[in-house]
Amino acid sequence: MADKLINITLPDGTVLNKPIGSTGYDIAFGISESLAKQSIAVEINNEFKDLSYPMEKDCSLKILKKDADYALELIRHDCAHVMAEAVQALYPGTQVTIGPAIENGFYYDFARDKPFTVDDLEKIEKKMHEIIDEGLEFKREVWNREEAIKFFENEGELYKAEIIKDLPGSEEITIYRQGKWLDLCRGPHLPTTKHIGKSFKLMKVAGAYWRGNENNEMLTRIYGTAWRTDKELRTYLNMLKEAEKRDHRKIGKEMKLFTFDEEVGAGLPLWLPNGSVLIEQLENLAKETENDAGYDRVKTPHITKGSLYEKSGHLSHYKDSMFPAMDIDGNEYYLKPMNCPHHHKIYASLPRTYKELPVRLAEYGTCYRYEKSGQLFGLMRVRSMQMNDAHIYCTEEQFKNEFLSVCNMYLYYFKIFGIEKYEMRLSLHDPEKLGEKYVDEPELWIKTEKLVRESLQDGELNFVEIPGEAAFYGPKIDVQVWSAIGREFTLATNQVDFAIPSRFDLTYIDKDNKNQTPLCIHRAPLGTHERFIGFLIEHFAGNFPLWLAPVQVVVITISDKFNDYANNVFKELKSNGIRVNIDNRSEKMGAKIRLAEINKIPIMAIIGEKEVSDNSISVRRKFKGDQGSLKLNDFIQNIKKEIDNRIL
RNA sequence: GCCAUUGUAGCUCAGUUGGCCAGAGCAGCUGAUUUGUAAUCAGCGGGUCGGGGGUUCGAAUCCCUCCAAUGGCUCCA
Repeated sequence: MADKLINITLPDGTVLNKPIGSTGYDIAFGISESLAKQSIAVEINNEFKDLSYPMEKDCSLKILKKDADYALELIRHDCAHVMAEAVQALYPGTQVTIGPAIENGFYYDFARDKPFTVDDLEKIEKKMHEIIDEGLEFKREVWNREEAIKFFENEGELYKAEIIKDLPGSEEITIYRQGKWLDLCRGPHLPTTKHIGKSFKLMKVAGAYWRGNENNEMLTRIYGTAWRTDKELRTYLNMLKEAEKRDHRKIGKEMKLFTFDEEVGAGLPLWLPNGSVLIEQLENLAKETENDAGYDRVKTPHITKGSLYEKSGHLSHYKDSMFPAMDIDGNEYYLKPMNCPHHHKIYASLPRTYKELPVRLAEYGTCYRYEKSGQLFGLMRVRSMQMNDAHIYCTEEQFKNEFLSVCNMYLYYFKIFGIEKYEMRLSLHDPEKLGEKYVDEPELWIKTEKLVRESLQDGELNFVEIPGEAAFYGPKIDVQVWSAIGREFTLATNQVDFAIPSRFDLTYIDKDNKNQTPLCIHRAPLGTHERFIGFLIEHFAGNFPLWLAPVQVVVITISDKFNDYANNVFKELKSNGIRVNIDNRSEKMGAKIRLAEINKIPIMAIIGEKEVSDNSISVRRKFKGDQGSLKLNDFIQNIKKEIDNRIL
């Protein structure tokens, strides 16, 4: 009896007429034996499947080899399975939960009374090698739902049983076997464990909540990285090493930018003189830019009565992130987590008319937020922060223009700092969480979200929309950036606050002498000093452009015979506002140059006999080396120009 | 906050199964040297081993607790 035939279309358009139930492997083998050997999986009708998946009807077929992008995902996912088998072999009684492929690797979450430690990793890795060497075939099976649940419950795999129970009824329950071990899994997988190769490494252990919910039990997670070849693995590990060198905490220490002190408290950075230079330069930039854009500067206090935060909604929506209240003369006072309420009070302190709108109030205010201890992270997550903050009060007609101007201000800054990789995210509210996570104003949400979207579209800015990420008081644009070592951060933020008008009775008098309510835009293009500087350190690897460099020039003497002239040069530079040091130690020039290079000082002004005789200096640039000599005056003019123009 | 790891001189790190007054390099100080584009030589000083408590004849080393940092989870500028 002849089998029924189906049509299988290959990527080049060839149509093969093959028996029903043919697999990718069969087709590959039909083409060539070596192709069959190299094949690892298939794409059937644009869906990834096992190489052994039987085709039941007409379809398109693409055979994947190890060089396919998807191969990495398979290697990583299979690695996770093998690791789970290894763990259960070595530590009986451990339950498996989930174990996906992730960027650069994979993880698997286990439930075990005693969490794993890094010491366990070596053993597990060794066992994994054994399993891979066995070349076990990954076999897919479709199971009956109820039986599957019963099976896993009997095995004591309660998490797996729970996963199946929560899968939608339409979903097929599939399990994959590798030798005697099996796991609930959607697949697909490589043909055998041998296909995984040995280019993987277990990296670290971590705690992780079951289903990512902090009310659930803590599981123990093992992370690994996996690649096609040892070379790829080495490259990746090397990249991690390089990243460590750029870490802002390391460079911050080396360059004496900031420090933390146990006795001061966690998350409370102390800015050293060098770091304070950075702050000052950023503030100058912001003040200049905001001045040109029509902002007024204001100053507000660090502590405030609780009643103000009740009015603003902070106590009902943001209290967990605030430091606890202090009792002062029977009143509750709080450290301010944001500047908004104060700015609103400044707006409300005077009668406003349509003629003076938009009112733009800017402040580099220090705010304090209670971040849980486990989430503090260098300068990137701190408890005291200085925000490049401002609030813009405008009419509805002015809104789009104002909103767009703020976005363009980000882009202006990004250009100055050479930030090329960023993403604008429009964060929207989640209608189901009105009244709890978000202020309960359904129409206002929809209206302002529309306004924001349209202004971005009008400005032809690229953005993505993210539901459920809005601030409690309104939609926002967050700008994500990636530091040079791949860390992702929300840097700039631009938010609409529509809860304000009703809560704070903010008004203005319109043309018809009627009271109107302004819209409020809350923006922080440079985020906080702490995060922004942390980002900049990694972005520049500490090699700041001249205008930002804590020390811009170091005067280096070749011998102390030239100290008098060098001192004059030093004074001259200093009186021109250049941040300059002098190295007149009784050391060899090479040693002084080396020190300057290590300290990442952009310019060295070297002085010897020749320079003294013709009133010049020999210029050396960090990295670039000897730049020849210049008359002192020309040197100063050149530097000043570079600084004033904030040349990168 | 939760899980794991870590905390020795200003910095980077050694310190074997608990056992002589705790070590090195760099930095610092002093002296010699007077130097032309990434390290001149010599001498010297510097540590309540994160804090507190305990076990022990004896603790940097073992236990408890607190503090801080790191990697994650959760959360976020």
